[in-house]
Formats: sequence, structure tokens, C-alpha cells
Amino acid sequence: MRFHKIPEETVRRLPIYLRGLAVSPEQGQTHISSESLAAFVGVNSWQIRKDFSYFGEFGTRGVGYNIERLAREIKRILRLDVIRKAALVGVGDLGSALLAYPGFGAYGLDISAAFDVDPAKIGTRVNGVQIEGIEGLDRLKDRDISLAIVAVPRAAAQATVDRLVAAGIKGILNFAPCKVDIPKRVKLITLDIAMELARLPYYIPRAGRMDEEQRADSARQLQL
Amino acid sequence: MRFHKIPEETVRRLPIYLRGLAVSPEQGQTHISSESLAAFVGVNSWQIRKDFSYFGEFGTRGVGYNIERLAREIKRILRLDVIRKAALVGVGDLGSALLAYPGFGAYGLDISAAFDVDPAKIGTRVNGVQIEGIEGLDRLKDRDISLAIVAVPRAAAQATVDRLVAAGIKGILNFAPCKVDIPKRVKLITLDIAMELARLPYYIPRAGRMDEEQRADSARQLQL
DNA sequence: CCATGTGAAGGTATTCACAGCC
DNA sequence: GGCTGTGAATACCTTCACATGG
Repeated sequence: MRFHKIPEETVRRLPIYLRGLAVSPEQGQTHISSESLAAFVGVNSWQIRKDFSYFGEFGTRGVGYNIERLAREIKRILRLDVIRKAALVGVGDLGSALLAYPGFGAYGLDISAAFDVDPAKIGTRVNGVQIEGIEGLDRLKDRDISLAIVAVPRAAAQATVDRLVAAGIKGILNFAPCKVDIPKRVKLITLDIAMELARLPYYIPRAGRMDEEQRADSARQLQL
Repeated sequence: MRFHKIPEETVRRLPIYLRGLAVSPEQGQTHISSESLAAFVGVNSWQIRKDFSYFGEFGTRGVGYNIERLAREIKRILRLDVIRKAALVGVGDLGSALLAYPGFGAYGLDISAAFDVDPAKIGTRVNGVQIEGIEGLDRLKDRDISLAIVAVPRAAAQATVDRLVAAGIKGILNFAPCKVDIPKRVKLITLDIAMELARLPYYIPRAGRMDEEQRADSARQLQL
């Protein structure tokens, strides 16, 4: 493996592979081939092999990948080999749903703190996590929390993120539908749910007319 | 504008521009330049101009883009020029949060039906929408609902999607963390929240060591 | 012989730089 | 003069085809 810049897209796919390994029907087997994993996660086998190749040689030719070893390697690459604690800011409908969501555990992620401005919520417990006031954000440094989820209204997003950055948070998952400025050393992923739904209709063919845009669609569909 | 295949990434950005136009501080002005819009939404001005250029010439040189006209054009391109009705399947924590989320309206999206298997939920109202039993999915055809949001457990996802496809749904936003097979004529967007959080730690620099992967990170950071 | 690992080819998207037009 | 629209250059990612090695 010579040195290569690692594509952003490869990093995006690594958690897919990890998830695939965890629930694959190959459970019970010790090894899995890139071909089987491909069929299960919906990514091409050569793409999988290329992705892994950026980080080392994890497989055995003629045999495949040792499932446990591969999972361990991916976790190491993603820095998920330690439990990662996350703070949730904004315990509204979405925030509460996230607190209740059991899917984070599979990645070693733990939402271990939650914050809100609403005095009525502060002190109550949601799914075993006690809601704290916003001023608690400034004391995150000592609690070994490196990640944060922002589920506050748009108007509060930038201020929230600024405060998280000041508190030493290293990565933020933002659900507020707006641009947020952040220093380069902190990684920000913004996930705008309404926007995702909003681009679905684009792919609905418009009945009847066959204009330029429509033709573009057809072209795209053909090669998919 | 000669004919060009439209990049997937361009389609992904269109809703960002629409959102930007709706809340930009240029409100009150009639026109906005690609430069101002760029600053506001966090995309380069040349990227914005290139994106629009795939669909036509919407601006005026020396002046900028007429805000109303541009918004109308983007809505038309995204097929958001009619109200789009969506069905929600799975009214658990996440599903309920989505029903309560006010952000869809800005795009002309309306979650007008909700379905769940739980008899205790059927018949109750969440945010003005009455929960129906799953068998109602088969009668979606007559209700002018073209989109669906899937917020069911992983094990139920494929069956749910199959049923939606059979009911003539054209686009699906899936929150279940698994691969889902679907005919090419239906557009599927899968959004795995835990997975998004799981790739954040990758970007946290590992203190001390400076191995091959770490160098790759540095290289990436520099050019961002 | 079988499945991995990887240069090289091909395709797609971003960035540039400037011509074109109001 | 100022801002759009766009071919050309560049960067990036995917796909291929096969050498490599258990």
C-alpha cells in the first residue's frame, strides 16, 4: 500500500461496511469475501477492496476478510475503538427522538448529556439522560465528551455551535437548516431532513412533455 | 445553454439555494448576486452560476438574479411547483418528530398521512394527522400522495418499501439503517443518522502518533 | 484456483478565467 | 463597470483488468 490521499467518499462508506459486518448473514463464518459483503451492503466488490486498500491489507487472497479483524480495523480507522461520548443540544421533538434512538450503540457512540434552554425541561429525564441548562455547555471540557448533536431552531444554531467549539468539541452533527461557520479544526456535518425530502420530486418524471431537462433525466436513468 | 448531463451534486444543492433565497437578508431587494447568495449559503459563487446554467439563463448580467423569479425556477426544476403530499410510515419517536417538524412547508411539502402497525396508535392524532393501519398503504394510489418517509425498524424496512412501491409511490426517504432494494423508476434516499455521527470521530486528530493515515488527514485539512 | 490489492483508464464534478451582455 | 454564463483545465472518484499471493 503506497501513500494515497483518502477520498472523502471512502470515509463515508466505512460505517456502511461496519454495519454490514455486524448484521451480515455470514455471522457464524469467520471470513467474508468482498463479493458477499458487496451483495449485502449494496456497494460494488471492487469499490470495497479499493476502499480498504487505502488503509492497508486486511484480507487474505483466496480466502477473504476475517470478519472480526476487519470490524476492528474499521473501528480503529474511524477512531471508534473507544466509546465516544456525545452531547445533545436541543431536546425538542427531534432531540428527544435521538435520545431514544438505540442505533448509536452499535458504533460505540453514547449520548451521555443533553441540554436545553426550556426551564420546564431542565432536570427532567429523557431515556435515562438528565436534561441540563445551556450554561452546562461551557463545562463540557472535563467530561470527556468530544462530539455534539445540534437539534435547536435555526436562529439558535450558530450561537450553539460557537459555544460547543469554545468548549472543545471536535465534531458536530447539525440538524438546523442553515449554514454554520466553524473553524477548520472542527468537523461539521449538516443534515437537513426537509431538504432531503425536497429533492425527491426532481426524480419524478413529468408526464407528457419531453423538454431539455426531461431528456437529461432520461440520460441519467439509462446509465444508472 | 447547450445540452449537458446534470450532475447529481447540482440537484443536491438546488434546495440549499431555495432555502437561502427564502431567508436571505436580501429580502426587500428584488435582486441578488451570485456572490451574495454564495456568502449566505456557503457555496462558491461560480459553483452557483454553473449549477443554474445547466437549466437555463436566469440572471441578468451586471445586475444579478431576480429573487422571485429564481425561486420560482428552482421550484419548477425540483418539481416543487405543486404541493407534494407525503406519507409517513412508522410513527415511533422519529416518526412523531417528523410529523411535528415545521420545516417541510417551506418547500411545499406536506405530510398528509401516517401509518403504523401498533393498534394502540391507530386512530390517534399526532399533529393533526390521524394514524392509520398499515393496510391503508395499499390504498395510497387514489390520494395523490407521491412521496413517502420510512421510519420503521430495520427488519420492517424492505417489506414497507415494497408495499409503497406497489402503491405507486415515486420517491422514498428512508431512515432505516440498511440496504433496501427498489426498482430504478423509484428514487430512494437513505439517511442513516447514527452512521453520520459515526464518521465524525475520523476527523478527530489522534494525539501524538503521526502515521500514514494521520498524514492523509493533514493533507486533506490543508486543502480545505 | 480463488479472492485480494492496485496501477491505469475512464467518468464525473469542481475550479478557473474570461468572453458576453446589460 | 459589473455580474452572468461557460468552455477549458484541473481535481477527484469510480471502474476495469489483471498481477499477486495464499
